[in-house]
Amino acid sequence: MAVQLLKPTSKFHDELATRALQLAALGSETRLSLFRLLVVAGEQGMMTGLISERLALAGSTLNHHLATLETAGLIERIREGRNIRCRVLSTQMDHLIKYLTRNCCCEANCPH
Amino acid sequence: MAVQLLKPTSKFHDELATRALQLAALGSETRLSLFRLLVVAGEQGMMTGLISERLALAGSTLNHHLATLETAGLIERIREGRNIRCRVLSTQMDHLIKYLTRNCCCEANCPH
DNA sequence: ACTTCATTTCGTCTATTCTAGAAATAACGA
DNA sequence: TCGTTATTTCTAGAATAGACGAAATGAAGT
Repeated sequence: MAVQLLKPTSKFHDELATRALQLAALGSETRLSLFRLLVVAGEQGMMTGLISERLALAGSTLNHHLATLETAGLIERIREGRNIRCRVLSTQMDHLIKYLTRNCCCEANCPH
Repeated sequence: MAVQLLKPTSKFHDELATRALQLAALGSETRLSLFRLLVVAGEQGMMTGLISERLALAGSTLNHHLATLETAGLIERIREGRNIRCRVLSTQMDHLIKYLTRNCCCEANCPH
């Protein structure tokens, strides 16, 4: 599902749709906190159990938000035994920032 | 309303809430297209009538989306006679990009 | 004041999102 | 296999968002 959004079968890849999806994924206080938590966790990421504790969210609720971020291509989830490790896909975030800089930012007075 | 979000009366300004609101505002294909249209229009902005034509949206629908972007502090609307001129607030967009770069981006392998 | 034009507000409908309990699935150890 | 733990799916109710026609408001010309 997430893969199809990033590598669609259609002739023209609608980048705008992808970026809107990613921005929407980050556009919630809960998910933005969650994402930042994962950014701080860095390369080794974080187990969903721990995230659930930290953010005081029900497992099913957290799972829903993780799925949203994963569908947007911003994180990955890897099973390790009984646990799931969550990690940011920094490349995608980097692309998103580049997109905003190139397409949504002013010309003259910004330093990008 | 928008002003209160950017300059709140509370002691601590919750930047996360502001940024989530801005990301959500950009997190819709319609509004992202709209915003980019205004970015391209640059300093002189665009009249809502023209935007309405370009995006083929009903006036009331467009107004709703413009209000969302305005509340998020990303654009401003200035009345000029019977028309309204819309313009991006590039400083806010710049702050948003900076926020993402500082707080949501990786450490090592990204060039920010 | 009346008309016209542009935008905004209101009301309504539909669709999506958020939340979380309950049930199902997956992995591991005894 | 059985029990335990971790995560995901199912389900459903409440809240929010998106769309737009109709009515209301604001501005300008006659």
